[in-house]
Amino acid sequence: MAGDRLSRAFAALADPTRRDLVGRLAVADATVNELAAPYDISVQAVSKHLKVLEDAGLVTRSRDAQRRPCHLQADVLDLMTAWIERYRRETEERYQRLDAVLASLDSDSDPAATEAAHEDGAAS
Amino acid sequence: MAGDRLSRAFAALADPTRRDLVGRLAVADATVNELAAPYDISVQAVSKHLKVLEDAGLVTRSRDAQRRPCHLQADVLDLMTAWIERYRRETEERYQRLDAVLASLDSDSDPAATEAAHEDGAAS
DNA sequence: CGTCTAACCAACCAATCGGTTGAATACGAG
DNA sequence: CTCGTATTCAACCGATTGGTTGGTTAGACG
Repeated sequence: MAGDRLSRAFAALADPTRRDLVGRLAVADATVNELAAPYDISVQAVSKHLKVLEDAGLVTRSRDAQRRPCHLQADVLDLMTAWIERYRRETEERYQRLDAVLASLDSDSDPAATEAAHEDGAAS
Repeated sequence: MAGDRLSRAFAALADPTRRDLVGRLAVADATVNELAAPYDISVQAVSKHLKVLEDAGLVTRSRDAQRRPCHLQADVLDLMTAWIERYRRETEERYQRLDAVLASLDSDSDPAATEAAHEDGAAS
């Protein structure tokens, strides 16, 4: 239980080889040997990478004789963007609030607006 | 030079503590001690986490006397979503292409459409 | 000056990671 | 049954990680 789903997903994509694998699987499903061909690391290493991606829920595997075709699973990607976008949006909103305060301070011909901004800050 | 910008960013967010730090920094800037308070790990450990986030470009630090307030930098988050969304979109498009083929096969009253789909696949 | 606080650097430790090699499993073909 | 192919398992290695503790720098304050 070292990490939750999100931790495993981010950790999985932290490796360039694994990101490349995801990029190629986005185009088409493929077997381990096919995926391993372009890299100059052993097939076992690629198999390990795929296991990491599988444990992260990014990849599923089916059975076709002795082949194990890999298939990209997109929903975890959605989970990741959801997490990231939430906080990106929050910082953005914080910027806009700051801009509003600065604008009201700049043209301090309207002391009521400035005071409202202060109240807003204190309320949080 | 173990990893590029993207690798460092994903690796940084692979840790739950670091994700929590990002979540809190999205709300407001904070100093190391303020950030460390809620966790039951040492301040040094939190400082290390912040250094990881800083190396990943997710956090910048300014100077205020002996304080080092941390500030969330949103552009790397954009870079990550850009990467993720690219491949999520690609898989989605692949699904739609497959659906189109299946639909044309189902009602095979239109052999031209089926053949077009085959040509599309061979063209890649 | 000395002292307190905020933060960092350095050394260390157990655990994990990315890679290797070698052996084992699973399956199709002859 | 035997052979070849595809894949995984197991053990090992060097590097990194997340955490600790102890000492050090930087700056505010008496």
